[in-house]
Amino acid sequence: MSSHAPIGRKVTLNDIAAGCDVSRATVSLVLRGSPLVHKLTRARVEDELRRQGYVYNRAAANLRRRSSSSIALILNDLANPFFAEFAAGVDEALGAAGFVTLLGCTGESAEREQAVLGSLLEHGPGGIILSPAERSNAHDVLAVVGRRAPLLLFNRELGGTLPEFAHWDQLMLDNQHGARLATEHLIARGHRRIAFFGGHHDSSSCRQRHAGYVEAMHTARLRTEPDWRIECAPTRLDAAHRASALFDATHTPTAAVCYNDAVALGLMLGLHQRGLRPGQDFALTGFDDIAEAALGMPSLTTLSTAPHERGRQAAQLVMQRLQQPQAASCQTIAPVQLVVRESSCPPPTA
Amino acid sequence: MSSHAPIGRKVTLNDIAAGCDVSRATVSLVLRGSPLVHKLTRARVEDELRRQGYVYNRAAANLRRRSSSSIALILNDLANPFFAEFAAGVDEALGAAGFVTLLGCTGESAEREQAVLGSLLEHGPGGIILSPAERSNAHDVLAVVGRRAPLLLFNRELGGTLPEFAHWDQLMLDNQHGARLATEHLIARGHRRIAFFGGHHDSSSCRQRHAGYVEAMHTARLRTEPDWRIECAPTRLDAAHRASALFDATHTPTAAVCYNDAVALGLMLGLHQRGLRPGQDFALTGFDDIAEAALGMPSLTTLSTAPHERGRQAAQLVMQRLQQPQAASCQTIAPVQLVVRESSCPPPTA
DNA sequence: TCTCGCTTTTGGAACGATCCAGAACGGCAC
DNA sequence: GTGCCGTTCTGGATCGTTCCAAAAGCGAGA
Repeated sequence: MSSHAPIGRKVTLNDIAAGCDVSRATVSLVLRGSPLVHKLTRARVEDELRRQGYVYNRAAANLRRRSSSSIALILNDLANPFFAEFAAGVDEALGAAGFVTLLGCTGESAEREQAVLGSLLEHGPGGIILSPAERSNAHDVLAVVGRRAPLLLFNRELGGTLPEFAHWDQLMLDNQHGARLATEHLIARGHRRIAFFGGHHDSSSCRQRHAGYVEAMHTARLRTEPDWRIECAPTRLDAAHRASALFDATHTPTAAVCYNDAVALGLMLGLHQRGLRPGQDFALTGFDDIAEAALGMPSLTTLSTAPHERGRQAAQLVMQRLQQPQAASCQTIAPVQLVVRESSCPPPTA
Repeated sequence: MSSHAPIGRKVTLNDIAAGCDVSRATVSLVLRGSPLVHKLTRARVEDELRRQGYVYNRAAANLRRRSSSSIALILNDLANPFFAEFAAGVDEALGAAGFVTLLGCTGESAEREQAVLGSLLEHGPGGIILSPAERSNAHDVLAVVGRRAPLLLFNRELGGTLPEFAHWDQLMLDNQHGARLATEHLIARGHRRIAFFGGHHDSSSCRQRHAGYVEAMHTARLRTEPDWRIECAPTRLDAAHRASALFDATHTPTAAVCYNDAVALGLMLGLHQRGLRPGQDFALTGFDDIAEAALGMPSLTTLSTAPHERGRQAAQLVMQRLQQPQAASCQTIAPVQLVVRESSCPPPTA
């Protein structure tokens, strides 16, 4: 009753050819819409394809054509909405172009990244979109990827630059500029003691955002205390735990530029638990503009990165590279935009 | 300088065989760890594999073996953290077992679902995990999938049951029981006028949750007004917009059982905008226990579904089916657990 | 009828792996 | 030397497609 019938032998080109009395080659031409086949023949073949329920075997075709119809997407953290939306954008654009997305998650582990890269490469992707794990480095990635597929680096740079590095395309966010904008905004609001909260110094994007913060502070002739640089994992949970570190400083800050939205939302919670009202007693900004940012209480001032759109862009860049393997490698820096909301209040004393 | 060198011809079994003077067949045996090859031969071959930087071509192997090493994962909405975490769980378990995840997003469109299914099938996945779009129906899915791969239905049932339906495995959440628990909890807190907020009646999971709510209300001999059933898309944004509908009712409710966490968080925002404090002036519950639920202000009482774990489970179920294609189809209902937090306060008048 | 040129069709060799039947080898007993 | 056995290795066919060179079909003009 509920047992599965045996999966019947797959229908192949030969079956179709036999079914309507033409050669395998002709059926193949029909499938690919060649103008060489006669109208009537085409119609007969197409009927037969439908009748037998034929499904194209792309793997076999790719083998013969030495082509590929898939792109590997390797992410450090799918649970982060920023990457989830990015992935949705990648898949949308790839799917529209007839490519299929091979997914791989690394969970911020460089070892898993190696394993995942190796495994996905065996499936012969035409290209790779890689958002590297925090400790990932160029040498190891090069060792496993080599010249087997073009690579697009997203969001973070890799540690340990190599000569071959120039062969990889890059799609980065304008981290330094964005953090600078956020910091300038807080300064304009009247803050003088501003912390930089969250992220690890291992990550290039974090270093860049920190640099933007420092740049803005120095330009405004404001000091930056070592106490005002608080590291934590780029997750809500860890940020909430580390919130208290802000108030261990000798000069306690009145505002914080956060590494990203996840960290900022976590910090809000941490402040809340200390009896402080974010957006009233303490100002903060995020980075990424994930969906929750607009809906938080208070809503979060942040830098919009349009992750879905970045995903589509990444897909475009990889497909472009497939068409022109010899073109010079490109380094794209996506602009970010300051979105002012409630969390970036003036300091309470002002 | 920064131009790409031509991607060299791929290293194949033949190259390795020639390189260490054995036959192609022997190299193949080495790759698969066969005990038939002599220890010394094995060592020589393995050296050569490393020396030439060989990468296994799984597509070619699968073609000959008529096997598959991939599973298709088709989701209605990756931007929802519930599904993103589910996807991470699926990928984790599949990756550990040597499978690769073929990703496809449908964006709640049944047409896209058809297209995505068709496209992914051409890559010959060994199985399919499908979280259907809202309007998806069994007939259309059967027409494109047929017997070409075993299918696991996740989270939602399909409209329009068919005789062949029994061939598909299912992994569902215990929606009715969960919603009942949430409703009973609110009743125990002292609420009498409770609404059911969000979701569409098209979705089987929504109907089940609503049924659980009705069950609890009737068991407690409480009335349910038609005004207290407010539909909206299962997203934060739409829920926020529809919040006011709660107060159009003749008897305004003091609490709401929400379709899921996204809706509940959106409703919180909507309440906030009306000057009501969720968790103080109005009680609500969610469903899913996504990461934000614990961190909200107030934190959200909800039903824990452990999406990451559900993902791993889904992967296990599909792989199990691959090993035993003939076994009876299984319908798994994953338990859910009530997590009481701040949002489910007693009614203000109590 | 024969040849030319154009359209349409075709057989067989790839692609890179696996499978299978049997070969080569060495040792050991007769 | 011969037969037998177990271990180790191998050539060729095969999976489902594409490519290519060449064949077949067909009017028209000589």
